[in-house]
Amino acid sequence: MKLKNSFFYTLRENVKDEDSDSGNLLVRSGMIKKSSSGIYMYMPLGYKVLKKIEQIIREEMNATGAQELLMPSMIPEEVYINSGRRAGFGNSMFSLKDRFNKPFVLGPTHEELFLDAAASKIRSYKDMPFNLYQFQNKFRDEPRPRFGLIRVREFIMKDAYSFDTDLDGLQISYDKMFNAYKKSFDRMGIDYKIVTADTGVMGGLLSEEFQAVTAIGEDTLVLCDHCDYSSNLEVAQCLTEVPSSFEDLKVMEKLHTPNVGKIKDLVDTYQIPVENMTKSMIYKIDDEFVLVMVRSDDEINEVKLQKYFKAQSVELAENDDVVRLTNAKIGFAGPYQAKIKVIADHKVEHMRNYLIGANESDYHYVNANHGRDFEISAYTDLREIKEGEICPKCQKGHIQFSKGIEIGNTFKLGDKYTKALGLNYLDANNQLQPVVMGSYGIGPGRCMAAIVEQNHDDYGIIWPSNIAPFEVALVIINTKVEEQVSAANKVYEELSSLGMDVLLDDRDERAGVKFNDMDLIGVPVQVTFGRGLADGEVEVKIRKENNKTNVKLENLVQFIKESL
RNA sequence: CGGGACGUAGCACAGCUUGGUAGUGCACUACCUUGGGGUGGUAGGGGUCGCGCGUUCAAAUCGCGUCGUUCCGACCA
Repeated sequence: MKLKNSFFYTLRENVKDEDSDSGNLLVRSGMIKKSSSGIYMYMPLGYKVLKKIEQIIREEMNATGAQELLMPSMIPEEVYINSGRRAGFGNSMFSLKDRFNKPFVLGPTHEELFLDAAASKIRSYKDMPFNLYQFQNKFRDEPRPRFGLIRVREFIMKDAYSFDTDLDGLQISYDKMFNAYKKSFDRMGIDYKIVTADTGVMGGLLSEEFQAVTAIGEDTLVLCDHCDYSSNLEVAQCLTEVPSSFEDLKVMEKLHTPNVGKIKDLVDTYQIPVENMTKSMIYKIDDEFVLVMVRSDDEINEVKLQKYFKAQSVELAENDDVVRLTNAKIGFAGPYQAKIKVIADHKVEHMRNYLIGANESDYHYVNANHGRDFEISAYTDLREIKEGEICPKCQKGHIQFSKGIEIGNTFKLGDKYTKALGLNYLDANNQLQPVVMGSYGIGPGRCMAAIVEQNHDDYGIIWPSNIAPFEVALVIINTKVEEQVSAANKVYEELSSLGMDVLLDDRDERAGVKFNDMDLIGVPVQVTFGRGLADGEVEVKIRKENNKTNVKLENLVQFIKESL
């Protein structure tokens, strides 16, 4: 592409309403433009990048034998009502009505439609396995879009769905996709981790996430410094350490703690170690109120709570409800004489003589003990793991945290959807069986953002050459010098004929402007046509190494090939 | 959904307290200048001050409402 007379622009000044490096650089380099909160235009340059990312994924999908198709974005609402997911998505689904008042939604994910498509083919076990995928726009009405392309309301997703007769088949299909994902992200040059995760509204048997490691990630990755354990914080299990000996029970005493409802204040004011305190939170789990106890320095993990109760919704009780259920101000809830079910984290089971809220404003009890002073109906793993803890897998290493952007996710769905929607096949014994599904997603836009997060400097983006909008930029220093113009054009024709993606900066701009623009948009190899031409030389700059080499014109093409 | 902030030219912002001709920088146009890391200059073009209602002789400025954006939290594949 020749820049003069092309649609190309960059912004010199910073944009204010981007809260991430990648969002900022992508906007400033003219790759994307915000249209509305969490809704972006892909401008020509950005669209080129997106297409290159898509093509990598497409090639890896096709290599597994998966077949590409395209689903509609607008879907009758009843499709999601029938699968039971309409309520689960709730307000995060965009909905609209047609002229006859029939309700439609904009698809947030497409299990239902793929299942419908698969039903056209599946009659017997001989019809499987197969795998279908698409690149298509998804719509999710996020409460809070942020970080440029990372959390948006309309985005392209590559979603794939596998159909098998049984779990063994699913395992094979899943592994194929899993490997294709690894290859795709490797080819994009992304630094990523694979973690086990919550299955969320997708449900099913297993979820694994591909997380690009960046400082602005929205997910916390739990990693072991000794073994290969890796998990999303939301599902990371905690090891329970059992003390070697137990203290004798002391007599429970009431402690006047006026206006001291917070753990930190209790520590400061009464010098009680955090290890000898519990905290009690009241949760509304579906329609039931439950008192949840953890040691005071632990945090309750709501995903674990939701799983334990197999609940649809888990939320902290409203202040009014807490006051009504405890007859006390916020901050004084406890298990003693509680009127609701009490459950506790494993760690609490091994505590003795600890502090609890008194269910009475401005009072706590010290030296409380379960079994004697009150009953706890169940102990389970409810807390969030912390950095430095012992790894739950190898039980040797220590836990470290890292931040990640979820760029891909694979689910073993099993028969959750096929049972609910009745997609069956006849097996070899002429018995009706539910089809076994997997679903697999990649966000190309998030990949683009993650690559920029991981590859940029003060001057701009540093694209890997297979992702860059252009592999090579040819910069004419002074367009009034015929020698520079003709030499650059000749090289442009030659590289183009070799199938390279070449940019010719033939604008009537100052050299500094062109250099800065090429750095900003991140062209990996930049060739300068300037005064060196008198000696038959041009200057080649490798963006990521930030060095410059003088190269004879006759060696230029070879030099570029070796640099990519 | 709760709390805070902001909305003035394509972008970033000042002006608002104390109401009275709408400004600055970048970008843009023309000419001159310069020509290897965002040249320097001269002259220009571009804004219903988010929208509505109100107060007032007079509203970007004060009040109410509304829409949008954004930050923190809640929620979230």
